[in-house]
Amino acid sequence: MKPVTLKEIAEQLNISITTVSKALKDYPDVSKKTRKLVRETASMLNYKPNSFAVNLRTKESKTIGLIIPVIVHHFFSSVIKGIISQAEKKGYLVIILQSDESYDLEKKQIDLLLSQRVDGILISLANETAKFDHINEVLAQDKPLVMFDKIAKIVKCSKVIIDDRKAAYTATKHLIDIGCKRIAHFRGALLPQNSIDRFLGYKKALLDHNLPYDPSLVYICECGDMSFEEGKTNAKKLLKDHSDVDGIFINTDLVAIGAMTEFNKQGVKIPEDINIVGFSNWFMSSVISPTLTTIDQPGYQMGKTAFKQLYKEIKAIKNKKPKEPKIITLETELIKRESTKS
Amino acid sequence: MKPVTLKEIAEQLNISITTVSKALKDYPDVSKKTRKLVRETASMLNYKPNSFAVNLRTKESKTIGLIIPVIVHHFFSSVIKGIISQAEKKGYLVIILQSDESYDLEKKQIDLLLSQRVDGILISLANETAKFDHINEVLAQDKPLVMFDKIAKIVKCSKVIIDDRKAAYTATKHLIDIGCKRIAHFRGALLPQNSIDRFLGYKKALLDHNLPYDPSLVYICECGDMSFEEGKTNAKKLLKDHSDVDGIFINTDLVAIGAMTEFNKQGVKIPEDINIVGFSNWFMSSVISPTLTTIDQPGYQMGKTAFKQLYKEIKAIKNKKPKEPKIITLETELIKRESTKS
DNA sequence: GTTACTTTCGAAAACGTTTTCGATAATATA
DNA sequence: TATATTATCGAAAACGTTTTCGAAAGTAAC
Repeated sequence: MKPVTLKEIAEQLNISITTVSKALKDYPDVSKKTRKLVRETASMLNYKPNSFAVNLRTKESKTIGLIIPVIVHHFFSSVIKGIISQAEKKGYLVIILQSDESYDLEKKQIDLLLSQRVDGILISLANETAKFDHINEVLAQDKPLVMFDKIAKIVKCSKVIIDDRKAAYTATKHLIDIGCKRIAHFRGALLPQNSIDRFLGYKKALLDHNLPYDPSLVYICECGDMSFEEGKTNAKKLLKDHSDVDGIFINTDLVAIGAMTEFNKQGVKIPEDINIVGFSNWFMSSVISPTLTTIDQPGYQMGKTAFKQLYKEIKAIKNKKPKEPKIITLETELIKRESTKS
Repeated sequence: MKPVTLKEIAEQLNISITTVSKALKDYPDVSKKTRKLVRETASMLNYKPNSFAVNLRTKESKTIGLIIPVIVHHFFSSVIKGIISQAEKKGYLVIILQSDESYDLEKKQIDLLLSQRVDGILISLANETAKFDHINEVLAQDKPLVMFDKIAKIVKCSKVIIDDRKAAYTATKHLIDIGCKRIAHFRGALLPQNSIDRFLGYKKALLDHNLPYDPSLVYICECGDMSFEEGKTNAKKLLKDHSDVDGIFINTDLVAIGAMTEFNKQGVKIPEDINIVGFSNWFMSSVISPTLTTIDQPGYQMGKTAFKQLYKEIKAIKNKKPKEPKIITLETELIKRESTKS
């Protein structure tokens, strides 16, 4: 009942373990005849190399780690899918950990992955994360790491992102182009870079087009589990305090849908009374009524790209070449739908 | 720049590797003094045990494999979260693979996990899967495996499921209780056990309450990426062919929401003209208008439970105890909302 | 002072693979 | 026939840990 080893194949054929190992790896210094023989008995005995031993010898595990703030989330689960599918193509397995937006957990998990000796790490930072010692420790060990989506500009490593500022600018400009004069913004939490960038893009679009920037029109929401509710409550507040608003750029589709629900309820017409642009192009956004104008954020592609970059760095390290941090910006697209006037 | 090993700690302190190893594992046969000393220098040198070597020695990797049909899916991503969080508590890491509902891929992935020598496997079967040799191979190797959600009754292994038949019965009975006389069913694909069971529960509820079972009222949808669209098209067909239907039990919330969209569009009132019960309690179901009556399917808890069972079996195997297949049925709950009359 | 027991340590084997290097046998070259 | 070359193999070390078993030293008992 014990797993088959090289030794058993060797004994069966009365040759040495060395030769068996070499035969299975197509070394040129073993004759075609024995190579064939070894192959056959190996598959006959259903031999599977002991990965623990292989790992120990080769010092690599063909495994990478992935730390992600939340899993139950359309965008992030798309990223996961992208990563896994690409990793599988290259023969890598993916260990997934969820930081739950907690810095402490994230730190522990980095530690866990390091002691597990994964070949590389992919990470999207927790909202809470403001110190980066744990990330820098990884980099100091020359272990490949690439960040995606929730990144830190300070850290010198490869990143896969979208141009949040530009995308937000485009979204806001769209509202301006269709004639909105008083544009609000529902932004994300304060720390994450992308939530900051989206805010800055919004602000710049206003100023570039001679519209005043009014801080009281910016509402904050955490964009966590309560996104939908946050959309509703912020919409309620907005209607009470600023009934003159005619457009909103909202950090996330789910928040936007929450807001739209509230507007519907209060009889505020979309897009006649108020225009709405969301962010991320959640699959429900093309499905609700009215359909939601939004920025398409390519999660699956981001996952694929992040893994590809990590793979390059793994190869580079293996060949003792210096890995140079690369920042890859993915294209986003404004998708015009019914929630904004045409 | 090389990682610290036991050897280096030993040399630093002029003691043997053995003693260092024992000290770190609190063996009683090393004096408190040296134990403390070893600990201190270990943490000073930032020693991390080489997991490859540990795995090789102990023959376990503290890693499990998870094969799942789709990742980008609210229910399944909830399960993943449940598994990961529970696994983390017990010091296990989770490798995730996506079968994409393909039998061939699933088979390959089982093979991959076996050759990776994970300590156990969690799996939710692909829709396509109708042969179970790959699963039986795992069981034959005495490797712990537990199925969840999409299971096969034939296979003798532990399973975590809900009572789909009972849940469907409850859902259908609810429609009967509120006075529906002509009840349709949008079922899932033909192979999966849970889609079969839900259909059977629907049928039994009808017959138990003296309503005729009419096969032409049963519509099939794959419940894949196109769920929402399937809901719409099936609703369209239904309205054309059976305008007398006054209730539908729909396999999945997303399909139900698609159907509701179509009904709304055609001016069919919910619940006045037609009552709808969904399945799985997707978070959007409490949020759309009208809110959707549905069966709550506890994904997170299912993930947790599945891991716990797997953990038990891992321990059992380790202690050479026979593992006996256990079938755990989780409770579901009918959640009454606005899409059915009260 | 001898015996028995306890405390503390280390040598060595084992886990299963990969790879270097040298040895032998077979073949080609002169 | 003697020498150089090639083809084929295997011994052995190494990867870093865990664990068994025996040895040495110290303490207690008589």
